Amino acid sequence: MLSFAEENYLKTIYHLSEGTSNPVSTNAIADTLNTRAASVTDMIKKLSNKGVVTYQKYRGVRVSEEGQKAALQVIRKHRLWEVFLVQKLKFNWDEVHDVAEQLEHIKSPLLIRRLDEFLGYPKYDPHGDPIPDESGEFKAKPQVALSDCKIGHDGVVVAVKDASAAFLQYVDKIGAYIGAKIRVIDRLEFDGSLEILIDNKKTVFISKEVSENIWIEE
Amino acid sequence: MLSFAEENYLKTIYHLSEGTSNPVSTNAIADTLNTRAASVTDMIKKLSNKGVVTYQKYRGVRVSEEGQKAALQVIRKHRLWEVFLVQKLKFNWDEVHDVAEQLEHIKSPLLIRRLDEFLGYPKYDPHGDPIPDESGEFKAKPQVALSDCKIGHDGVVVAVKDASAAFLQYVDKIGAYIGAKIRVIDRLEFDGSLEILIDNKKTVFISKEVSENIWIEE
DNA sequence: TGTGTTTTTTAGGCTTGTCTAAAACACATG
DNA sequence: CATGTGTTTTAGACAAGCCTAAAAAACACA
Repeated sequence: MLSFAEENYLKTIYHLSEGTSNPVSTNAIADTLNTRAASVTDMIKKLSNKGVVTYQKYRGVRVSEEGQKAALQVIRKHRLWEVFLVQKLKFNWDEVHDVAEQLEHIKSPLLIRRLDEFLGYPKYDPHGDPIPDESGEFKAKPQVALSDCKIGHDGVVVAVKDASAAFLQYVDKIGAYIGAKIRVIDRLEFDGSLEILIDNKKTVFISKEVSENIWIEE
Repeated sequence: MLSFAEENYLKTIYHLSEGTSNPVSTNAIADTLNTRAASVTDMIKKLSNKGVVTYQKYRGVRVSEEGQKAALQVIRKHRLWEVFLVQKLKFNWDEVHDVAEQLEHIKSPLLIRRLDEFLGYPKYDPHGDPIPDESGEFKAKPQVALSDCKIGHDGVVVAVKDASAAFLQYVDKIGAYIGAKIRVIDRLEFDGSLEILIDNKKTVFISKEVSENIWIEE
């Protein structure tokens, strides 16, 4: 059984591993969790003893098979609670993260099974991220960042990667929420910013950074 | 801001204070929480420094005005979550306690306000206990234990005081759940046990102890 | 009212999760 | 391939929350 803190570290290591085959560095974990490298080293030893990560001194850390399972269950709980908060309790999608961060650590398999059922077995959370099932299986929607689209390309927003309240409020304000139709009108080469048309109604300019965090279906 | 452990101690002290004007003893708290007297003394000092209890060495502890407010908010959360678990997630009432024990510590005023709204502002939890409002106000249903009823007295079950799963399953089995109609048929003087008629259908014998934990409307 | 019993507190220790400062290591670069 | 820079680990400390064992206070009752 993992503690709250252990679950948080494991989840973070899992997320930092996504998309690379490289081990995760101590500093990267410390930055993400706002702790210090020394604390991370301590915790990695504990997680390693419990078999959920593999670790070589000075060489970074990888999530083990078993650790992956555990991490996906935490992520499953987090995303199910986010669906609950938005769909049932009418939270704005920028308000859910901190609360889900707490709720994800509640220990009760029955609770999660019943919550899943109550919500109608959702496949995606309010940010468009896939919800793993009880055995850890999930399928991401095929998707591409606006920053990687050619000019003229269009599609429907399926995911928003930055979960900070400030970013989500901005996305909401320009109307680029999940389900919105977006066409890439133009790209400024010198800073990578984009001009986009939203829902065939209005065009806005977004920075390169923003365009890297809004994903449309492929 | 109180920690999980501090909230648990405070809630326990509050419950042990109900119905008496005497201070609560260290041992009583230790017994309830399955900790040792020494741990209780440590914690009482912390709570006292935070101003939520008043304390004299060797003389027991009382919940302060401010502590009462805090305790009632924890109780409010606990009971709202119980309603959610039973009404929305179809938990049996003997399954809710442990989970609610965890959920009651989630910190988010918005969450509780929205949950309350979502549930339709319930006044009582599944065990018949009143749910305090945001300012700590609540009204218990006028009620009396079966053990204090005269022979021939009848009424509807409004509360069940023992929250252990075993007891609740027993109550369920004999059909004496909340809302059931009960008439006291006879009392055996030598052990205080009762013969009762449930929902005008069947009579059962219950021990004195059981009769002290089933309450009907007055 | 003195004395034995029970309750409570103190003293000291352990684990978890955090920190700072210093030492050890890795790695890029000249 | 030596060295300097940045990263990671170790060493040692601290707070929270728990424990056991022993000392102190309260209480019960002869």
